Amino acid sequence: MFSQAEENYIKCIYALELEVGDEISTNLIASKIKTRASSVTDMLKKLSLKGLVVYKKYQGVRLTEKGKTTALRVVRKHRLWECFLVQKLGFNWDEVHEIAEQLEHVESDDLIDKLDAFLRFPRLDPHGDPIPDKHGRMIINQTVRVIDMKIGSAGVLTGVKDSSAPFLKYLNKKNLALGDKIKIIDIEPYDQSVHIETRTHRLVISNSVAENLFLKNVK
Amino acid sequence: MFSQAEENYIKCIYALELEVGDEISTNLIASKIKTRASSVTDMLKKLSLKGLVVYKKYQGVRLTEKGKTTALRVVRKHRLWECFLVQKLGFNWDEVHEIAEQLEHVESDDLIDKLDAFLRFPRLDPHGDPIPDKHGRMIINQTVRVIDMKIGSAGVLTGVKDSSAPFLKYLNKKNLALGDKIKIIDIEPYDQSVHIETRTHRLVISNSVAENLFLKNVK
DNA sequence: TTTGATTTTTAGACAAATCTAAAAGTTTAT
DNA sequence: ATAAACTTTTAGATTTGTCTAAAAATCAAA
Repeated sequence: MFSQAEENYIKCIYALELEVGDEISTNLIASKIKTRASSVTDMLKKLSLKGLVVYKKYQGVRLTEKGKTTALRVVRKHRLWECFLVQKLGFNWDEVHEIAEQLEHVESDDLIDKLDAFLRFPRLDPHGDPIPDKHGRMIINQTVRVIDMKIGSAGVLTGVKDSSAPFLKYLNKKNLALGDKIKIIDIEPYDQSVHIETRTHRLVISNSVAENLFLKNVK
Repeated sequence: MFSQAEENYIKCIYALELEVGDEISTNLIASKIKTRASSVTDMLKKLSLKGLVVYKKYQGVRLTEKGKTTALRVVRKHRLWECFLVQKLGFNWDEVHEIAEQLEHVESDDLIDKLDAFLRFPRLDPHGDPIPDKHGRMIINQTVRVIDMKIGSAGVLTGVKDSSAPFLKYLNKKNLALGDKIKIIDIEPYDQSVHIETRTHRLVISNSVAENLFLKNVK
């Protein structure tokens, strides 16, 4: 149906729309996909012709409904494969991204629905991101970033914004994992670093780390 | 390491070497891969430069050791994925080829070794073909074609030469599956069709079908 | 053994996806 | 409001893998 390159652009635009909201600029896509702005322009024209995006010269792009559906299908495949890799094959959560990037382009609706069933229809992937179902529906993440929490409040670590291997390895090293209960002890006024406490230990995380951690409130 | 196109050519040459033995001609590859002879020539030059084949103009090709190793890696991936699709996801053996053709190009040694372990190191794929291990070693199939059996002898159906969906669907319809014990009742002198008997029923199969079925002798 | 048929290779073109360099458009700052 | 800085697009080139058409090599058969 669509080439791998096309799927990667669609997925990228989808992620950027969630992140920054409005119309997405050529340069933003270029930097995310690690390519040149001119290559992006070429591709946007093609995607526009195929009805996946609305593109106006110098104005940026936006996904059409068709584009969104396509993006959700790729995201669904990516996240289901990540579940498979972690739950069934025993990979760590910081090792699966690259492989899922390849697996997500395998074309077969039957395959993906059977994989979904095999995994018992998971709702979240190993990084806490929601998995779209057959119809593109997924649960809304009722989470708060650590930097938005009040001192003294607590929550369960349910997701990360940055799923890059280095960040996940950092969390492993600091003994932080999804599902851990975390209490906000203090926020350093000088650099906004955050003192947190888990069931087993206390530690200080920098503001940039705190920005990447999502907690679900516990009563 | 190698492109999908390159891997497909290498796999194709490997299969043809097993089938016809000596040097493989341009046209043979072209017909198997459904492309033009000129495209094959172009690719053979490239594979030769990369040291995967020995190619002499107008003389055909042959895999080098490096080529064989590469072919075995792709074959290993293909057959392991077929096992996964049938054993874990519940596909029928006639539905898995196309999907495995895509999955076999996913690049990750770690992935394939973990998949191997997850499947408990299978030796044969769902069509009875041997799966190369990590080091490229596989069991030799001690099997005989049905057309080479004597009248009155019996064996267990362990493999098929033709794994195309139509042939496998034919076997399903006739209630023949790998593992079935089959006795050769008679061979029709006129058209070499074969009368066979299974535990549950008797039937007649044409010579071309008998040519595609491998039996392992039972004592 | 020469002619005719077939196979294989070459030459040149094309589509996809990328790049560099330059032109065009937009934004910012004085 | 206009120059400088930046972003985006265009134009043209490159790589990979394919194609067609024609040329070259090999094979086959009288």
